[in-house]
Amino acid sequence: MSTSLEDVARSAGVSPSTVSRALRGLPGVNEDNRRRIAEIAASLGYVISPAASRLASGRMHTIGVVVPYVNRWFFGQVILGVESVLRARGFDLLLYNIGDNAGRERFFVEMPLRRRVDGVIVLSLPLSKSEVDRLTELNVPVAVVGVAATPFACVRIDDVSGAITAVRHLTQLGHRDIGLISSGTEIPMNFTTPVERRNGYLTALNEAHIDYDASLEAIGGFTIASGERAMARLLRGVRRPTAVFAESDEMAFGALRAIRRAGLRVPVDISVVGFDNHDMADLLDLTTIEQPVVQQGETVAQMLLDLLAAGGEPSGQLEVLPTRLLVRGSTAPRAHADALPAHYST
Amino acid sequence: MSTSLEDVARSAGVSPSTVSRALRGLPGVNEDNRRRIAEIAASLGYVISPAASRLASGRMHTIGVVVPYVNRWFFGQVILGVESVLRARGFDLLLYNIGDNAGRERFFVEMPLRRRVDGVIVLSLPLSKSEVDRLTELNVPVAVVGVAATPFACVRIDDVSGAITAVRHLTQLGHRDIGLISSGTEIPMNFTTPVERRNGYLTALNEAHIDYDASLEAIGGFTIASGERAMARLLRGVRRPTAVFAESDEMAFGALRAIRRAGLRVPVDISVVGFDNHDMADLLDLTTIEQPVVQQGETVAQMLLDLLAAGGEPSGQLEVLPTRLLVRGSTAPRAHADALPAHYST
DNA sequence: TTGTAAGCGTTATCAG
DNA sequence: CTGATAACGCTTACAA
Repeated sequence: MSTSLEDVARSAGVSPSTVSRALRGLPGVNEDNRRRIAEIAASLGYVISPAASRLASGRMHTIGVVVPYVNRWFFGQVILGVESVLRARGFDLLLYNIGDNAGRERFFVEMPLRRRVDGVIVLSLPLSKSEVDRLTELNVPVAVVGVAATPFACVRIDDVSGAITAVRHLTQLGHRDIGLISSGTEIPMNFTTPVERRNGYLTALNEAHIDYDASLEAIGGFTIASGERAMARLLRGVRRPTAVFAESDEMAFGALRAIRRAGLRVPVDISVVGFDNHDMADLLDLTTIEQPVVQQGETVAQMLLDLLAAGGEPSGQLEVLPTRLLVRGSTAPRAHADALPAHYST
Repeated sequence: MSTSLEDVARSAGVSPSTVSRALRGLPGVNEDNRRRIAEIAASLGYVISPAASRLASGRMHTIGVVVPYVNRWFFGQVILGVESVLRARGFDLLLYNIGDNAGRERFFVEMPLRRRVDGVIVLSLPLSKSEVDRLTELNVPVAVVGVAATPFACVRIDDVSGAITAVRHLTQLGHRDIGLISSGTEIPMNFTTPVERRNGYLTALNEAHIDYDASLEAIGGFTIASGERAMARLLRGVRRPTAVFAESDEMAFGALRAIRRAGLRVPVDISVVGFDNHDMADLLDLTTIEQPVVQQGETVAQMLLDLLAAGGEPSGQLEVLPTRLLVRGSTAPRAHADALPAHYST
């Protein structure tokens, strides 16, 4: 088999405990000895056995990362941030993809993280009371991204103010018929993001003394396709908006297409604002609210590790990261009606 | 602390080994006993200690997944596939994001997977000889996605024939000035994907008796921005292509934008074909070569697990998944010159 | 079919 | 500063 602590100890003429201390950088080891031991360990190609170390110490040096969909842009970005911090601090990253509701239920029933992680990071999963309980039962610190109202440490953005900024941008351009592509029942309850972005929309309307008109709201589901359908619905409505705020860039992308398919032009006929600053937003020239996604991953990992170092007190710590308006070509001052376009292609 | 095997054994009035066997479904356990033990274990809330199990058995029940960039579309998809298979079979997924060359070097020097995984999956990392050696030294089965010429099990697509199909589509539409947005030096050597897609381009040209013209090739780096720059270069060139094949959808997206910015229209003035069928390809109405990405993840995980079950013989097994042409709105028959567009917007 | 006992390779406590 | 020694909680011959 491979070389063990004991092999190194024998080779160095010291006891295993000294080697253990030396290699882990614990205090109380003669510096010369430490160097020598390190050298011998290296020359012997010694690698610690994580399993043994974990069993003996009770620390797993592993963080579980629970995500709804690894394959969506937002989560990929966050994971990138999380991974870099974890790796730098020598922690392993155990990935759990939840997927649909069935997968989610299975996850919370089986709780596969039990006894294998020192901490958990949950991404954008609106947690029910019982899910919070299940996580709490793990008896390890938990930190979440983008989920409010849990007892856990949390990093997020201010969705309300982001949405206000987005819609205010439209009102300042003179728009008064402002559609909303929101995300309703398709998304599980307790996910505050859509609620807050919608509240921001309402607040900004109110600010500009514009009455809310339910016929200007269409519900999507945070996907391109649903955004397209929602926009199509708005275009068929009695009152056609001159501007639209989509609660996510992906829905905005769909909206852009629906608008184009209807033979209308952006921003001449309709202005569109998204939210997120998705990788593709720049390409599609979409005005949007930028949020720091990778950084949210870094921050949440940092918070969790700090919590761990501090002994893992429950801590409902909250860190709110800034957003900012990115004006691109999809928004323009409100045009005075008329002048319909002739041709519009990709 | 938490309840252990021994607690369960005591409670059931049997020995720890019987409990172990019963819970793991090993043969040679009285079925009544097994049921009873399972019940007691459940009622006691017993959860196995992975650390102890791993230490004792030497099996980690964990697969390391090494990826260049978790946050890119392709990798997110593959990971999704890998995760589902691993999870279903009860394996843990340890994620390693490599990132740039510095990260890559660090990874192969430190080899953080040593002693903690039963197998490794490597995604689209062109492996140098010494990197192959490092992985081999791990003494666990390795399987790769999209990397040819390694001793490892491999799942991939036929990039050559995919590219031939793409370019043939253009020649059949009557195009003869066909640009290539390839990916050259920015990508590390030994990554066969770009080479093979380029070969497919050359083959299809040859088939149609079209001479290769270096001035019609522009080099990008698999990103949107690089694709845009490459296309801009082609448009400035002496011989303007009437069609372009981009080696990836992301570069094609950039190309679409460059074309639009130049005041030209797709497909009227220039046809564009991509490769991958990226999530956004549909939105952008891009004709492309579809490849089964999630399925490559599922397949590679399956292969690795099978290998593991079979005892982990080296196996240079190869599985090639099919691609297919998806014709959308970005390609059209070659127009007879003239007729330049006036206005073109988002 | 079941039990006994020897590891697995560390960490941690306690003396020295 | 260093060394015994007892856990840690399971797996796995081997015996019964």
